Formats: sequence, C-alpha cells, structure tokens
Amino acid sequence: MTRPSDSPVDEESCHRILRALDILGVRWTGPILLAGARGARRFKEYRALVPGISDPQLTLRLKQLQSRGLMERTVVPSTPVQITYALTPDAEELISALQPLSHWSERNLPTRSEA
Amino acid sequence: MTRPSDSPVDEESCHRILRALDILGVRWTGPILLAGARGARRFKEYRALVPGISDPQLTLRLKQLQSRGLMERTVVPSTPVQITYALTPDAEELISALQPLSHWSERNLPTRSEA
DNA sequence: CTGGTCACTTCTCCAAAGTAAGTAACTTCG
DNA sequence: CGAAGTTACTTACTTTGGAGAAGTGACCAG
Repeated sequence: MTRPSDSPVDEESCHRILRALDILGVRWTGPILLAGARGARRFKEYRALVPGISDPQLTLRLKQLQSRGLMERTVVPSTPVQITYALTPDAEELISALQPLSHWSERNLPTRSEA
Repeated sequence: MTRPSDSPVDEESCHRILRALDILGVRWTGPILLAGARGARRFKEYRALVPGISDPQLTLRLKQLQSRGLMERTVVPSTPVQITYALTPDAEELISALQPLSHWSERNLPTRSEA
C-alpha cells in the first residue's frame, strides 16, 4: 500500500484536514476569505470580489464565518454607519496554509493564460 | 491595508488558490481524495471511508475526479471483474499541499478529544 | 436455482441556493 | 422640505442539487 510516514495519510492528519475542509468545502467560504485577504471590508466590496454570489448567500456565509471565529464584524459609528468585515488572525493563518495550493495549481492547472 | 508581499494576497496567487478550491470546494471531493490517500481502491472502500456519501454521489464524484485527472479507473479482469480507483500523482501532490491545513486545524479547531 | 456481492442506475422527495424584490437608515440634490 | 440614491441587509418564490431507497446486470457459492 506504500504509506510513507511523512505523508498526510495517517488517521489524525486526515481528520484534521477534513475538519478544515468542512469549512473550506462549504460553498463560497473560500472565495469570501480570499476576498477578505485581498482587502475587502464592506459588504459591497465582498460582493464585488466574489463574482456570482447573491446577497442572501453573502449575508449567510459572513454570519457563519463570524460564528466560526474567522470573520469579525465591526460597526463603525461614522456619519452613515459603516459595517466592516475583517479576517481574524485565525483566518489569515488559514489563508497562509492555502499557499501550497497555489503552487500545486500552477503546476497542475495551467489550462489557459499560463505559460 | 497592510499587505506584506509574502502573503498569498496577490492576484495571481488568489486566482490559483481559487482554481484549486474549485476542485476541493465541490461536495465530497476532499473526503474522497483523502479516502484514496488512506488506501481506498474499490467502490465500497470509498463508500466505507467517506461516511454519509450516497451511491449516486460517489459515482458522480469519482467520474468528475477522473475527468480532472485526479483519479484513475482501472478494470482488473479477475474472476469477478474488479474495478479500482487510484489517485494519480497529481492528486497525491494535491493532498501533500493540504498538509498545512492539518497543522492549522490542530491549532485552531481543538474543540474535542484534543489536548 | 435461490441468495449474495459489486458497481453502478433510476426514482422520488426535500433542502439548499439563485433571483428578484422589498426595507430601514442615512445621505445628497433640487 | 421632499424626491432619489446608497448600504446592508431580509423576505418570498422558483429552480437545482443531493439524500434515500430500491432496482439492475454480471458474476459466484451453496
């Protein structure tokens, strides 16, 4: 079966990866987190950076991310009240952990506009 | 906005991560790939290692993974014909790229049975 | 020849998601 | 002052996707 001990195949690693995928595997959550990483803060900015998402879904996913501790909602009491959604440090770590996916993607999904 | 240049926040990285999440974000694909990494080969083995999945969904997702070049279907002409699904090298690299998620999960999702 | 396994397929039904529209609070414009 | 616009949502309706159960054909054991 060839299972080298450095691969992420052991039970514990698998379960932990699965737990992370429980978050990232939910529709829109990945793109929303990436939008946050790219500087989105306000509702309409997320909507602009996550093409195709609908208002109800954005509302719902932002709430879920808050309850998972990955997004922080802040009400700024400016002249018209502003509401900002910022990634928590946890979420930023999560996005850092996605870095290898970028390299994998570069090697394995060069379909168009690449090399 | 504080965007250090080593973070995965630049456009290209983001798009590549999004491309990878297009695969992993599809329901069941993560767990199925992990099942393959843990040694599943036959249909019923995947079904056993991916709790909750239904037969039609397993059929569908295995087909999609084949068409994306992440699964290889082989028909073994043994006495009763055996059909095996094995991860391609691409898929194994993808799973290696998920390793950091395990560490993130360990730090951030210690909810139960941990520590 | 009845019963069982494997790898599916087909069916029905319910929940999730898309679309469109509405709303409250606040703004600027005339 | 009043009409119109923006923001961050919510609500209602319709469409789609996935779960669950059962069926199928190929093969084999008793």
